[in-house]
Amino acid sequence: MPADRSLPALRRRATGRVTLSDVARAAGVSTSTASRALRGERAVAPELIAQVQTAAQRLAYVPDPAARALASRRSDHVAVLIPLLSNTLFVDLLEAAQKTLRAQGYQTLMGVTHYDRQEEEQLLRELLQHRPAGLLVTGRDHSPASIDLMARVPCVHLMDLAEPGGAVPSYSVGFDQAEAGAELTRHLLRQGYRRVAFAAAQLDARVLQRMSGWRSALQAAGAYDPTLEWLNPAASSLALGGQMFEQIVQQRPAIDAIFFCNDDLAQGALLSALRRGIRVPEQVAIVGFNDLTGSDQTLPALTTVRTPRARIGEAAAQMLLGLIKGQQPEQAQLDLGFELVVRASA
Amino acid sequence: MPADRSLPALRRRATGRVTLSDVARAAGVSTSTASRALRGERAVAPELIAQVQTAAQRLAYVPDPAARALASRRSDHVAVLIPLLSNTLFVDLLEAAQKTLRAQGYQTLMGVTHYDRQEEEQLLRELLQHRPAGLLVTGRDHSPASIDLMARVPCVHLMDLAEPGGAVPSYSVGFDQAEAGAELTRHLLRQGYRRVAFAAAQLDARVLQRMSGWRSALQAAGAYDPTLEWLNPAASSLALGGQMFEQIVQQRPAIDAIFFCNDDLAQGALLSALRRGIRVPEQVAIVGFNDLTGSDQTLPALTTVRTPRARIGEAAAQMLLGLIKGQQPEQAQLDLGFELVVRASA
DNA sequence: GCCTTCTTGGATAGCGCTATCCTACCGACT
DNA sequence: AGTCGGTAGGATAGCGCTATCCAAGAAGGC
Repeated sequence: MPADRSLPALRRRATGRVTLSDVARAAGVSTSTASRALRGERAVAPELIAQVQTAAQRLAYVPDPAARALASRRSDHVAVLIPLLSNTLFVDLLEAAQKTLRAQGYQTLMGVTHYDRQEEEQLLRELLQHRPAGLLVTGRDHSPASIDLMARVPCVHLMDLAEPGGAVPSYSVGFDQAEAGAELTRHLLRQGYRRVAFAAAQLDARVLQRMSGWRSALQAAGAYDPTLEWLNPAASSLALGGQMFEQIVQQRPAIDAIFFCNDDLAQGALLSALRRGIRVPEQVAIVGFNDLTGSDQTLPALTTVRTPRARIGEAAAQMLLGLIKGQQPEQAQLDLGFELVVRASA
Repeated sequence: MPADRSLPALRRRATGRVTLSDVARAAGVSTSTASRALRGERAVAPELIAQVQTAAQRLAYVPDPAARALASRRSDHVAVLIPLLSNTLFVDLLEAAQKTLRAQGYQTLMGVTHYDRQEEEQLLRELLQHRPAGLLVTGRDHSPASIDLMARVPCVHLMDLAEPGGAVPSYSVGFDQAEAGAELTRHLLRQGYRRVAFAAAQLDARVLQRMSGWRSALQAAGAYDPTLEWLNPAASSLALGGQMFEQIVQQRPAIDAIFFCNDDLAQGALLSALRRGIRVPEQVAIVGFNDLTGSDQTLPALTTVRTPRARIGEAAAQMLLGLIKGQQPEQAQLDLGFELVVRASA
C-alpha cells in the first residue's frame, strides 16, 4: 500500500500511544539521545535536550513505567511497610512518605504487616517482585529471611533508631523512644508524682523502649517499683485503655500517676475516669504518648509527647530518594527528636 | 568456549532470575505453553499443566510484573482513590479493598485527592500511566476530564450509589446516604425530639445527601426549619465539633437535638458538653454518623449510624475483580445498607 | 604532528513476558 | 475417502524502553 508510505512518520501508532521513538523522531535525534535527554543521564548537548523536551511536550509523551522497569530492572515503585492502618500514627507516616515520594515521581506500594513477622516476610516477597527502587520499613522486629530480603534494595527504617549493636548497619529516621519515655517520666517526678505506673498494650519494640525509659527515670529517682508495670499484648484501643485504667485504680488505689504507652489508651482512661467520677489529675494523673488527634480535646486535656511523625515520614522518604540516587546520607541515623506537651491531665 | 556449551541449559542466567523460558525448558514445553499453563489461558493438556506447575515450583519461578504489563498492556495494579487518609472511614475502606485485591494478586496504588477535583485529575493521570487493571473511586464529584480518564478502565465507585440521572451508567457499592440520614432523624422524632438541627463540615456529596434525608424526614413530620442547618466547609475534626456545638447551643438554646454529619464532630460536641456542664441527652440530644472508633466509649455513648465500610471496600473490590475478568455483576448498584445504633446520647 | 584520552551521539540487543499467527492432528461430516 | 472445522501446541514478533557497545570528533600530551 504505497499510499500509506506517504503519511508522516510522526503519526502515532495503532496502539494510540506516543512512544519515545516518536519523540526522538520528532526531535530529530536517536532514541538513545531522547532517553538520555529526558532522564538527564550522561551528557547531552543543551540544545538537543531542549529539542527533545519540546517534542515530548508537544506530543504529550508519557513514559511507560513497565517498559522502563523491564529494561532497567528497576521500577518507580517504593514499598512502604507499616504494622497497622488502624493507628493514625502509621497512617500519618504513610501519608507523609507517600506525598514526598510522589513529588519525585515514585509510586507507593503499601503493605500492612499486622505486627506479624510471617506476614511481613510474605509481603516483602510480593513487593520485591515489583523490583521497587526502595523500601521504607517500620520497626525492627523482622525474621532473618525478611532482613535478607530487605538487604536487596535501598531501605530506610522508620520511627526508631537502630540499636547500637545492630548486625547490619542500616539507615533510619526516628527519635529516641527510651529518652522520650524517660523525659515524660521525669516531668511527672518533677510535678511531685512518685508512684508512677506504666500501662501498655500492643507491645512492640518501641513501646518496650519507652518502658525502659520510664524505668530508668524512676530508678534514677529511687522510685522504681516493678509491680507498677501493666503490660497487655492485645491491640491498643480506647476501650482497652478504659479497662486497664479501671483495673489499675482498683488494684492499686494508692497510685499517683499512670503513663500510658499510647494516647488512645490514655484517652480511654480519661473517659473511664469521667464515668467513674475519678478526678484527673487530682486523684490520679494520666499521661499518654504520640499526641494523637483529640488529645487536646479530652477532659482534662492530655499531657503527652508529640512525636514528629509527618517529619519522620518525609525525612525518611528523602533519605531513601538519596540512597536510590546513590548518595550517602550525612548521617545514617537521623534523630528528629520529640516534644513534651504539658496539658492539664498531669 | 566449547566448555560452556556442555553446561546444563537449565541453569539460571547471569541476572540470577528464573524466567518463564527456564520453566518451559525444565517442563519440556514451549514458553507459550508454559505461559498458558500458569495463567490458565486457553486449553492446555492437564498433564502439561502439571508438569509446568511442578517445574515452576521447583525452580521457585516468580513472574515479572513489568514484563507481563509490557507484553499484555495491562498491569496487576489497581488504583484506589480516596479523599483523605485522616478520616478512618476512608482508611477502613482502603484497608478492606486492599486486602481483597491482594488476595487475588493485585497490588493497590493509593491516591489521596484531598477532595480536590484538580488533584484527583492529576492523580488519575499519574496512576493511569501504570495501566492499572482497574480503578476504585470514592465519591462522585469529578471533573469532566477525570470522568473521561476513568472510563478507560474498569471502575467501581465507593460509598454512595449512582444518582439515577447519572450521565454514564456506572458501577457502585455503598448505601443510601439520604435514607440513612432520614432514618436517624426519624429515630429522633420517635424519641420526641422536634427541633432537630443538622450540623455538618467537609461538605462532600455524601454529607449533603444525609442532609437531604434529614430535611425530608423533618418535612414529613412538619418539623422542618431551615434555620437549623449549620454548614461549615472546613475539615471535620473533634475540635470543630466542639466549636459548632457551642455556637449552636448559644445561638439556639431551645434546640432539642443535633444531628452531626460525622462521628468526629459529635464526639467533639460531647466533650464540649461535658466541659460546659450541658447534660446530654437531657438538655440536648446528640447523634453522629458512621460509628467511628470511640463512639461507644464517649460519655454518654453516641447514638449513630453504623456504615458497612469494610464490607463496602471488600464488595467493591470483588465487583471490580469481576469486571476485570469481563463478568457483568449481578447488579450495577450494590446497596449494602446501614444500621441504626442506639446508645445513650439520644 | 601523531597518538592517546575524553566526550557525545547513534545503533542495537535485549529486559521477560504475551499476542498472534501457524501447523499438525483429531474427529465428524458429506 | 476427502474435506472441513475445531483443538492444542509451537514459533515468533514485538511491547517500549535502557544498557551497552561503537564510532566520530575534540582535546591534550610529547
